[in-house]
Formats: sequence, structure tokens, C-alpha cells
Amino acid sequence: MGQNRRHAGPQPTLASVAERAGVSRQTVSNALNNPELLREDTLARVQAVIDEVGYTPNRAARQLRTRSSHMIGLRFEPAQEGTSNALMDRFVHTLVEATAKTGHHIVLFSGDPADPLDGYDDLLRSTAVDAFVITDTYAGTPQADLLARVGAPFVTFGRPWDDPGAKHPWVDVDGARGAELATEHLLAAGHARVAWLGWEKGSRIGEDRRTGWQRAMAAAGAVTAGLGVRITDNVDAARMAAHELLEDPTVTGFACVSDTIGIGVLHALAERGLRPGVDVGVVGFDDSLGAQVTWPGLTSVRQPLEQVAIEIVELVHTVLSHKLVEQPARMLEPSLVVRRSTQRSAVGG
Amino acid sequence: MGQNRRHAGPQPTLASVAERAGVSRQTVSNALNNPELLREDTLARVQAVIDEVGYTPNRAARQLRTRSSHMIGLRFEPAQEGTSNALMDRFVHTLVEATAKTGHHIVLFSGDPADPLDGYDDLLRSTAVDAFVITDTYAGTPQADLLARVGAPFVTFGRPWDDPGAKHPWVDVDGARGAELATEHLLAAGHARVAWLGWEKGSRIGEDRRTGWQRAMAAAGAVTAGLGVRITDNVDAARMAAHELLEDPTVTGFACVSDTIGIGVLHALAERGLRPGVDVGVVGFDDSLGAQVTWPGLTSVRQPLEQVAIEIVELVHTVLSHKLVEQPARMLEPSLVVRRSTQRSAVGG
DNA sequence: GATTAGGATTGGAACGATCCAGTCCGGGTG
DNA sequence: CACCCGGACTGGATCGTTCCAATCCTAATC
Repeated sequence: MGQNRRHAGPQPTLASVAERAGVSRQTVSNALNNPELLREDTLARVQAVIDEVGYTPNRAARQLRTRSSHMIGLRFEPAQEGTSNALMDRFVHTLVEATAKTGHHIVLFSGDPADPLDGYDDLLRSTAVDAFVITDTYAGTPQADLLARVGAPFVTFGRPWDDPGAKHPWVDVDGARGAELATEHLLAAGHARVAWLGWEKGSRIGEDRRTGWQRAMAAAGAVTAGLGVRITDNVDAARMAAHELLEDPTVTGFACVSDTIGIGVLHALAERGLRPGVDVGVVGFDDSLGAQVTWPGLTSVRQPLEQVAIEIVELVHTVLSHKLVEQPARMLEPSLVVRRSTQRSAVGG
Repeated sequence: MGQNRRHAGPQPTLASVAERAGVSRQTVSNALNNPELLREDTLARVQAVIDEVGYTPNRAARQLRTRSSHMIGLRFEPAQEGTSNALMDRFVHTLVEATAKTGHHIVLFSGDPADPLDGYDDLLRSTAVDAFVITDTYAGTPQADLLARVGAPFVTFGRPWDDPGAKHPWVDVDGARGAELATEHLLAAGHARVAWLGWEKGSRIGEDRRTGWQRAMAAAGAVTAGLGVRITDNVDAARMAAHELLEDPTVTGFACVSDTIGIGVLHALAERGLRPGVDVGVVGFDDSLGAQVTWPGLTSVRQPLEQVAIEIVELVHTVLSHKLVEQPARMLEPSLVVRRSTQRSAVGG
């Protein structure tokens, strides 16, 4: 619809539509933005002309007048090779779909990796975007501070770790709960001593997930001493740490802070001839592509990224319409995707 | 710079800068867009005021007048779970960086998955974007046809398979050459009989890559009869196909059309107790995350996505400045990333 | 039939930039 | 000295929309 433009002449404008329909520009504008103001027959007549000539409002003109671009900025950080943070892909896609429904679009921009603030100010001052979505809050939230200071609307994916009293809207996933789910799952599968392979200190997200492991272990009356290990996020570091822990044959469960690390544990098992799921249970985190394709399949904690994106868009919408909500924060629950790395059933064939 | 806005009053405009600098609006405009037209001292004076008040041109106004938004549209297709097409991540990121250098931004949009044309027309007619980058040309190029018809600028990542005479600009990676590299590598490693695991017929990309395998085999005087298999792009299908081929113990090399399929072959090896690299060589395609983290590491054909993005931006720029190039098409060479799945050296430890 | 209320519609004035057709000015030329 | 030239700069018009205040119209009320 609207695609059947008959004449390939100049783009139709509001004025040309108005003239053709025998009404004023304002009436056409209202037909688009406040149709309830028009009499039924007038609306129908205007609509007919709009369809006939294939009119689409000019965004620039609208943006200039209304001072809103219907664009949402997202700084697209470089994905580190070798780690499984390509989960952004899933998130961004849902974000695009969710924003499309409210007539918004996502504008990507980049910035000096050393300066987390780079790029925001420019887009904002040139009125190119109405709001921002901020995804990397793990290292503090200087962007949030900047934007809050200049009064720019934004929503973060990630709670304000450093400043729990921050009033800005955010959506996050309960990582501790995820690790708890993972650990409970391993305990229920009969692995009494579950190790934790986490990131090095300093990662708020990592520490949060770790508390979930501790909570589950404590609830089961299990000892955690010597079972919590901190390493960097790569396959080899995890492989070596797993080898070390596996020297103690009573350690048969591994809850991991990431899929990358979970995969590293699977590598160690392969090298030792231990059967994943049967001899040793392993759970990763993020349900990345790696978890899905690695042999024989890695059980993983899945974040509801689709839901996160949807809620973020809702909050953006709320903020932009100045309907301030009392507590504009949402904590979502992760879930567990069970694969063979925690299943005792026969593997193969 | 420009960030030291002193007063948080209303946004400075061209007119306000002009007044403060004691010149006309046009002069300020020229200072920004055609500085060579100004006398040196005038330029310096205007610049000083611009910096002082922290002026940034309003994009909407500029866009309205010049009819160009400096935005480039990219339809962000849903990533299929379970397949390794997260390589878009790497591509998109470079695209964002490359466009930033020319003052452009990437706007993501989505569309009805059933309608490859959905979304383009709207963005174009509302003058929201100046050009498009099209990434999925594997299923024909209806978008390219549409855009060419309405005279909209665009560049595709992927050659026009159906219409080799198409005149639109494109950048692509020589997939046949990639498969040839993979096959040559396996042959050189002593695997005389190299099987090809490809996609089902109908995929132009898949067929193209397949010819590379055939070329390398023919050059080596090797027989391909019974060694070319077509399956769907998932781990299990590949695993089963590999099992079947491995019934013939002379088949010790696998060139695969994707990493997903390569990983499936690795699964089959694990189930049969065969050592990757030592007993059987496997090469995937795309150098995805899965290839990097899967055990023991999957040799893979890597597309120069960064270079693709850069060349695409160059072409977009060329097209937008109406400097038509004679043959606006670039074919890039892939490379091979060697990992343990094709190395006879000891694995583990 | 004059008055009024309120819904429907209108036309001028922005929004903030660039385009275009000048004007101003200082110096070289005949 | 009149004339012309070209570089530097100016001011109105314009892009396509929405805001605002005013006007028109219809029907109900007195």
C-alpha cells in the first residue's frame, strides 16, 4: 500500500496532497497525526489522495518542527574475537523489531574505545537521536551520568552497579539467579561438589553470578571452600583451571560464568577421556552459539534478551512521552537450557 | 572540543553564532562547509565563536534543505539460532566505523521476513536515508531491482548472481577460492580423498563454493565421485552425513561449506574416537566464533569482512557523490585460518 | 431569529539550515 | 577618472512539516 505511485514525478508533499484533496495543509497533517479531529468523510477523502499519490511524510521536515527524530542511538562496541559476546546480535535484532513497532529506528554509532563517552554528545546536540540505549554498564556508567546531566533520555541494559540509588530507567537480568539455577540443576543431577569458574575480581556481573552459586551451595549444605576459581574469559584458561580442579575426583560439577569458560571445561574433559554429563556436569552462561554447537551440547543459562529489548523499548517510550514511572527498573529472570553436558543419558548415535 | 558549552541555555543555532560573530548566517555556514571561501581572519573569528558556544549544526534542518540525511540503511535480518551467521556482528561493526569517518551513520531497520522488500520504500520516501547496504543477495536481488528502479543508491555485499550484467556496485568475497584454499590445504596435509559437505541445491553461494572444491580436486587429479554431499545447515545433519562418509576409511578430509557443518563433522569424529587433524582433517567456512572455541579448534576460511565493509563504504560514497565508476564491483580474497582440526601435531596438554 | 458553544477547518509563522542572486569593496586596466 | 573584475560577504527565499490563533460552520438554546 502506498507503493502504487502512479507518476514518478516529484515527491508528493503535504501541500500537494492538500491541494489535490481540496483541504488545507493542516487538515492533511491532522489526518496523519490526529485523525479523530477530522470529520469522517473528510478523513476518507484525504486518505484516498494520500494512497493515490503514495505520500509519505518527510522525516526531516517533521523532525525539524517537532524536534524529535524518532531515532534511538546505540553505541555498537567491538565484539572481542574469541569470546562469546556475540549475544549482542540477538539483542540488537529484537531491539530493532521492537522499536519498529513504535515507529522508531536504531542508529548505530561508534566511538573511541578508550572513551566511553565519545559519540553521545555529537548525536545528541545535532538532534539526530531522541534517546539512547546503553548496554555496557559493567564498568560503571559514565555515559549514564553524562546523559543524566544534560537531561538526555536513555535506558540502560544493566543495573547501576556503582550507584544503586540512581533514578534512571534500566532493565537487567538476574545473573545471581541464573547461577543459582545452574548450580541447583547440577546438585539435583547428583553432583555434590560443584565448582565455580568465574571471572577475575572487578567484574560486577561476575561477582553477582558468583553469589548465586554460593547461595545454592549453602542452601544444599555443601562446602564451597577451594571450589571457587577466578580466571580470565578464554577457553584455554578455563581448560587449565578445570584440569587442576579435576585432580580431585570428587569434583564432578562445573558452574561457569560464561559459555567460553564452560567450553574450556569441556575441552579438559575431552582431553581426560571423561564423558560430559555422565562423569562430569557442566553449565555455561549466555546460551551463545558456542553452547549450541559445541560437542556434545553445553547446558547454559539463557538470558531473555528478547524480553529485555521489549522492556527497554517500552521504557524509552515512557521516558520520551514524559510519563515518568515511579520505579523505572525491571529485573528479569533467566532460564536454563538443558543439553547433554548435564544429562546422564547415553551420548552419541 | 566543542564540549565545553558554558551556558546550558537554548541550543545555539547558526543565526545565533552569526550574530555573536558579527557576520551573516551564510558566512557561518561557509565556515562549516566551504571554509576556503572565507578570509583567514573571518574564519578564525567564526571558529572561535563556534567553539565557545559549542555549536553543532542541526541535522534536521540541514537534511531538509540539502535533501540528504547522511544515514545509510541496513536491514538487519534475524539471526537464525543454531547457525553461525553471527559473523554479521563483525561486518556491521566495521561498517559503523567506516561510515563514521565519512560522517555517515547506519540506521537499522527490520521488515517482514517473508517480504524482502519490506521497509526499504518507507525509509527512502521519508528521506530518512541516503542509501542502502544490502547484505542478503543469496536469494536473488529483488531489493536491488526495486532500488535500481526507483533510482535509489545502494551497494550490495554479494554479487548479482541472477543477473551477472547488473550494473550496480557490489563487493563480494570469492567463495570458490575459499573452498579451493581449504581443499588444497587438506590435500597438502596428505588427505588424498577430500569430501565436500555442502548446502542443498538452490544456494548460489553454496554452489559457488562447491566449484572451488571441484577445481582443487581436479587440479590434484583426485576423483570426486561420491564425495560431494548436500545437506541442510545444521550440526546434526552434518554429523550424520560424516558418519556415512567415514564408513569408507579412505575418506580422511572434509571441506565444509560452513562452520556449523564443520563442527558437525567434529562431533562425528568424537563419537568414533577419531582424532581431528591426526586421523581426519576438517575445514569449515566463515571463521565464526564456533570455529574458534570448538574442540580442538576448527580450521576455517575467513572472509575479510572488515575490508568488505570498508570497500562498501567507499562505493557508497562514490555513488552518493555521483562519481560513477566504470566497473563498480570488487571481489576480495578469503584466507585460511589454520587450527588443530587440520594439524597432525599432538593435541592436548 | 439572534446567540452561543464547540467541532471542523484554515492560513500565517515558525523550526534551522542552505541556495541563490545579489551588494560591497579594493585593485588593476585603459 | 570611469570601468570592470573577482573575492568576500549578505539577506531574502526556500525545504516540508507542525504549532498557534483565528475563522467558519452547524446545530442547539433562549
